[in-house]
Amino acid sequence: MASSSDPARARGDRVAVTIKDVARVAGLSIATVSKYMNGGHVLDDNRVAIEQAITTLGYRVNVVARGLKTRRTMTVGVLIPSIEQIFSTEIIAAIEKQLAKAGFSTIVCDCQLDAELESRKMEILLEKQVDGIIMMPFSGLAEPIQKAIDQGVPVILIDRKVEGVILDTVLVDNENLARQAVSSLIQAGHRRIGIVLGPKDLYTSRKRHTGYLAACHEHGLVVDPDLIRHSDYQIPGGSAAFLALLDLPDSPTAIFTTNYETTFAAGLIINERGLNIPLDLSWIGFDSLSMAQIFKPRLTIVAQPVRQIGETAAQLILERLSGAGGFACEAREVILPGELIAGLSTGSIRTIAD
Amino acid sequence: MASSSDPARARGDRVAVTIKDVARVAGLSIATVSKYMNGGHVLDDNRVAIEQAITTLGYRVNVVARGLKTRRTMTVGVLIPSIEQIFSTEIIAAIEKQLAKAGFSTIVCDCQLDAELESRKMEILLEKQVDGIIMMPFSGLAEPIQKAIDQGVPVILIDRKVEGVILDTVLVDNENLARQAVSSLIQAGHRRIGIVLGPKDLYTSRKRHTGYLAACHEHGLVVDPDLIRHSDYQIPGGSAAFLALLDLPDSPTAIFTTNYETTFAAGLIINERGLNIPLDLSWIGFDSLSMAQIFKPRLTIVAQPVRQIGETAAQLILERLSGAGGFACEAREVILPGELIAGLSTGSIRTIAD
DNA sequence: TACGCTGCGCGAAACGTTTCGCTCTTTGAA
DNA sequence: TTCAAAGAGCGAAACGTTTCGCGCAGCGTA
Repeated sequence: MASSSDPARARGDRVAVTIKDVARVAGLSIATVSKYMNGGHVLDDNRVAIEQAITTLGYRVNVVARGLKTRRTMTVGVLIPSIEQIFSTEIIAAIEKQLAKAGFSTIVCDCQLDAELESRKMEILLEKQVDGIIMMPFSGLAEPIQKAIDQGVPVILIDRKVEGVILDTVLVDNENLARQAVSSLIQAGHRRIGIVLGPKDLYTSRKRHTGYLAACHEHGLVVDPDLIRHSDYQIPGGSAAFLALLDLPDSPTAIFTTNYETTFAAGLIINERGLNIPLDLSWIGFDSLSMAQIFKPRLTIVAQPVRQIGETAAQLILERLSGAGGFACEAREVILPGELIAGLSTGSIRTIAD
Repeated sequence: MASSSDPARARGDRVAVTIKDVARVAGLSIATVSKYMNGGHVLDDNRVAIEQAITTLGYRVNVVARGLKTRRTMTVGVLIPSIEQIFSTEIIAAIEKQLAKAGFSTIVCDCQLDAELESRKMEILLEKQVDGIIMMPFSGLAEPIQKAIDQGVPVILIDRKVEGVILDTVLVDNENLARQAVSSLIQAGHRRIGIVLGPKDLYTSRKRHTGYLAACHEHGLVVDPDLIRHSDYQIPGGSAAFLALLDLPDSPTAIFTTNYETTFAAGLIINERGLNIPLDLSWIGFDSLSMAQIFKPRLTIVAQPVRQIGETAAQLILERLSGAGGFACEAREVILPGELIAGLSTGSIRTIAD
């Protein structure tokens, strides 16, 4: 009832209950209450008095004030290209869970696939005095990252490296995964295998490209540059690249789409054209387990270890953040294995010929 | 170079450049620099001096300190059931964009489908002194929300109402959407229409239920309770409910799955059993435009206006936050229309009989 | 010439914490 | 019985801002 009749509250003003109020009600000094709040030992009588004062007043620590004083906000910033990509959200969820265990909270920023915004959001995170940053680089520029480094804020990179900075990085073994996927197609008898990649200068795309080439060389396949298509890794660009492959005079018998968006785009086109998978075309996708399951026939995909990526990144930032000299050791690089999850979207070329 | 040789920096300490430093370098008082920083007018000479000092020092305002002083953090908390649900992430993206325009940043908390955590995360948001909260309730309990209200922090609810609190709310016209979907099936000649709902006490599920009943009554259809299945709105529960409908002695000719997870579950089962849609079964799903597009045949779905939900919620909280007496007006309820997006997953019952 | 007004800058007090160093009390060993 | 050590609480300063109220010029008007 007090809450509704208090004029300050009705006016929308924050009627802040402070540690001072708790101290007064408990009949103790601020210092003692603070000590209790931070796990220090106080006399039993006082402990009871403080606890009672806290509940009756409804006291809640003001972490803004605490952060100002301690210069630690117990907050880690996460900067990603887009919050609407499932790949990112699954990683975020893992990061968040892991950090919460250690008492850190997470503040997520996405740059909406905009390099300018990537820099601005980094600025905002630093203004907010985050203790550390986990970043999935978008622009690939070192400049936004350098800001954090200059400020002495540790940064962990995930998914891709960035030229010009040396930092802890969590990567996926893209090259090997692509090699495996393409090898499986070659072993099924395919000789003309198309691949839809991303931008030429994108780290992950380059690695997947290398993996493709490695598989070809391994099996003595001559690489036809027409079969290698770069896109922007978005849906429209992915569609264009996929269509270009399909409409090749000597079109491939198998195609590997190397990220979620291009895989999705391919699925749309396949449905539209009524292509029979794997009779007309063998197809391996990337990420998006749920889409792979819903596609008919079930899609074979390369799956990245999203949960593990998040957990590892969280682990690394926590180590940097722990006072235990974590800051001193040099940059580490963790490369996580992914998985080729077999579906029914690839067939043997011999079967087709039969 | 200074950055790498500075021992404080190497030690990981934050070498904070403060407004004090800027004032000293610019040869002005702190007050003047602060005035400039906040858009106040200063003499041209001084403006130049300040700007130069800021760039040479690399000064960045400390919003923690500012927040302590102003009692406004320019931050809005967003509390959702799970960050891994596409429905939520699309809304968050819209909220974030809209709030950023007004200079607010967003801090997202998900409670991982855990009522306990919903309360804890609310506590954390309040400790962080967010200026307002946009919440998609999970537990349906008023208790966590009441905490914010007691603190005088405005709350906007999205997606569902909560008993015991009266607040601005952004809803979707679930009842009408369900009515439309079911009506379309009835008009196609279906008489036995199954529906997979969520928990009985969940607001959205109840509304969708009502819409189903309304459509039946409208067309003089007798409602068979066997055709109405409640689930937990998760994938395993959705599968069970869907299977129960399929395996009914007199199984339905059409089924309406009423959220993303149950729709996904249905898709898996349909693929597994090799059901021919819409010949064997007409099917309407919910949310998940991208899944609907990838499914064969393209799925007819009820789509919620995600972007609009986010934008409206942001709008409402901004109004509450603007000093312009926004706090005074009474709670508003916005009900947004959704859309029935036609695919190829529903057929006329007559066609089947032919 | 005098007066008041306006614009600009400044000092200092707060915001809600933590923490340092001090005092006082209690305890236990010599 | 004495004394040191340990335990507990306290006052006050500091964290980096904003903002209030004041003083000082400069200027236009009477």
